[in-house]
Amino acid sequence: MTIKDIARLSGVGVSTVSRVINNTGYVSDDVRNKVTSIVREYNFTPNNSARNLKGRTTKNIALLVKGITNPFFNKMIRIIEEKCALRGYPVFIQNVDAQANEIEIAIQEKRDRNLCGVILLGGNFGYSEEAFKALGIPTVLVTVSANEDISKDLYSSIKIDDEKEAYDAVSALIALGHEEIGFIYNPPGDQLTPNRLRFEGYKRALEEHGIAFNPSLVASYGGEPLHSGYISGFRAAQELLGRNPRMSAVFAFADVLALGACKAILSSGRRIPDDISIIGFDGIEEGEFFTPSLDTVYQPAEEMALASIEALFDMLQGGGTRHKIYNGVLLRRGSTKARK
Amino acid sequence: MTIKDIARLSGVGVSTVSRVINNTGYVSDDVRNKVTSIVREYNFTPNNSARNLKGRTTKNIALLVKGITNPFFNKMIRIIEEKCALRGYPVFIQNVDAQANEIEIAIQEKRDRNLCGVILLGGNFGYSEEAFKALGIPTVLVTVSANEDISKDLYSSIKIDDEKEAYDAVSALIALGHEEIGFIYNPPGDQLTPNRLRFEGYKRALEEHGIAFNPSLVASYGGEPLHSGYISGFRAAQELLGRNPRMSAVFAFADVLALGACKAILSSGRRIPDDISIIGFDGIEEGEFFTPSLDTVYQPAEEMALASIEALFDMLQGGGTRHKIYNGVLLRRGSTKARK
DNA sequence: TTGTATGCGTTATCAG
DNA sequence: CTGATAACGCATACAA
Repeated sequence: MTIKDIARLSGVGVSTVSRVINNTGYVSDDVRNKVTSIVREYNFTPNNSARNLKGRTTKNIALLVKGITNPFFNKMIRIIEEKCALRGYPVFIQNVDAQANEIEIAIQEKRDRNLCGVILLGGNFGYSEEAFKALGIPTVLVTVSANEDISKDLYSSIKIDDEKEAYDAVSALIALGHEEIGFIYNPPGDQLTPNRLRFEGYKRALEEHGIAFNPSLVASYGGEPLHSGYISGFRAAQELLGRNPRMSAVFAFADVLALGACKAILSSGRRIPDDISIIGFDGIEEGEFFTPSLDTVYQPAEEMALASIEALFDMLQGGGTRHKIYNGVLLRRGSTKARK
Repeated sequence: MTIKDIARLSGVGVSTVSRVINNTGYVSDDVRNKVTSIVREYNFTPNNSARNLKGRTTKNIALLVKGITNPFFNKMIRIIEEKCALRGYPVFIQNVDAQANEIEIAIQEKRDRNLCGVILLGGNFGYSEEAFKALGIPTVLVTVSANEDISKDLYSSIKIDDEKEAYDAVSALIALGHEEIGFIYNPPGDQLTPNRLRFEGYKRALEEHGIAFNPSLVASYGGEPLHSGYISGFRAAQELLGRNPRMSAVFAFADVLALGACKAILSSGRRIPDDISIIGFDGIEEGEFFTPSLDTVYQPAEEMALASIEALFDMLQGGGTRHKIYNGVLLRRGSTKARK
């Protein structure tokens, strides 16, 4: 079924059908009704490939999520989708996996779907000016940003200060008297990620409080690709516990890791927070429902999601870029305690 | 940048460029090298809209997920993506929201991306023959199926028997002496979903064991659209507890609801399983890490994901459809107990 | 081995 | 108001 068939069936020209479908230009009511009924009868929908080929402007927004199964992105995805839909902009949510280059995918998607804008959820700090220029449509980075040497006019960004928040969290543990503080994180890649920044914050906190950095207190686990954060955290915590009998606190790069770690700690017969204090990062909903509820560096996900939409629509209307850094909140819910 | 520009820049014809890019037909090494270097220099990628318009066959698979933020789908998504990629088939993961018609989205995607196959994760049992025929490419339904009156040759399906599994779970609670058994589920829509089938199973179990169905023991909570299952379960459980002081057990349609319910139960001062027994459904990873670990009807998600891929590739190679019904496993992990 | 010409389904331009 | 017709970027049949 093509527009040509519809034209033949309705006894009009193709351009008339096009006009009816797109509600553009003058069409007599008679003709309009006839065409509309044929379109409905045959359940015709225009071929987007052909449409996009013509380069018409759309209201299509792509939401590219680096690891769509990450629970932290959960609520943000829902909010972004809902709010964009409300404004009449369909959003194409798509996963981009760990190794993939999200900007390249965005460029591809822009062509495939004739996007008007892109929101990147997660990723790294390594985007280049050329990449943004090649993309060439309003782009919002969420939870990450680009390096300082990249022009701020090329993109908007919404994030927290990962290094500082991690620093604060670890400092809080130190203030409770902890010194042997484990760190659980994802296996480091070659890119600058929030992962790495939080690690920097961990190290700076130790350093500034006169505690020597001890590599055996750091663990990551990502051997098997299909592993979730829960199991990775579980395994990493087991390693840490085995290697460091005097460890009294753990800071995890993400809540899912922390929750997995909790299970390992509890399974080993230790208590939380009496024997081991633990702080996670992100503030995912699950952390509240676990027992004990998890202390965590809460990222204001709802606000960040809303801000990213605002930023995008601003840019869409010709406004400038914006770069907002939110404050995290250290939620104390019962998984930390002063050292015995 | 188009194939024409590349042709001009390399001093060859467009078809030669096309041949180089697609590795098809004979091209001299000289020319190939020249074209390749130009392509790389200008970072050229072919326009997929144009490609698809030509109707060439692809290896594109769409994975349409009904509610991509549902944790139960988490592992299945990861597996399907990984295994397809391994076989050289890129998979486009896309969310389809509650109200949307997944088959129509699939049809649209098929055209936009020239899909060779589709996997539908979640959804309902209401697909029509016409829909499958209009889609016209190998289609696998996971966790749902189509009505009995639809030809089984039009699609493959991988699922469990929701009604039976729910029946078994509730029967297990009854065997433990429970009679006032609450049921927590999602607000019912107008479609036949696993949700509804599990409700049927709940009712049948009561009936066959001589327990009268009591509507006040049923609760759903879905008022605010952005709510996650956790909070919905939490609120629903609060309602149930308020209305039914003698309720001694709860069966939840999904683990996320069950985990939210657990929090409500524990917060009210009741103990699990001593005061209230609870069974969830799905067997998501989180349930294992909560305290207490959640009893649940485990769906063999990995096997089902693998089976769906097998089914799809079979169909892709001209094989027939297959319809597999897996058995759930009632995992007993400590959230149920005989009634006091 | 390579280039030219055609058509995929739409939209836009233009002449009726 | 309406209908030809020319693009859009690419792949392919065909000619060279």
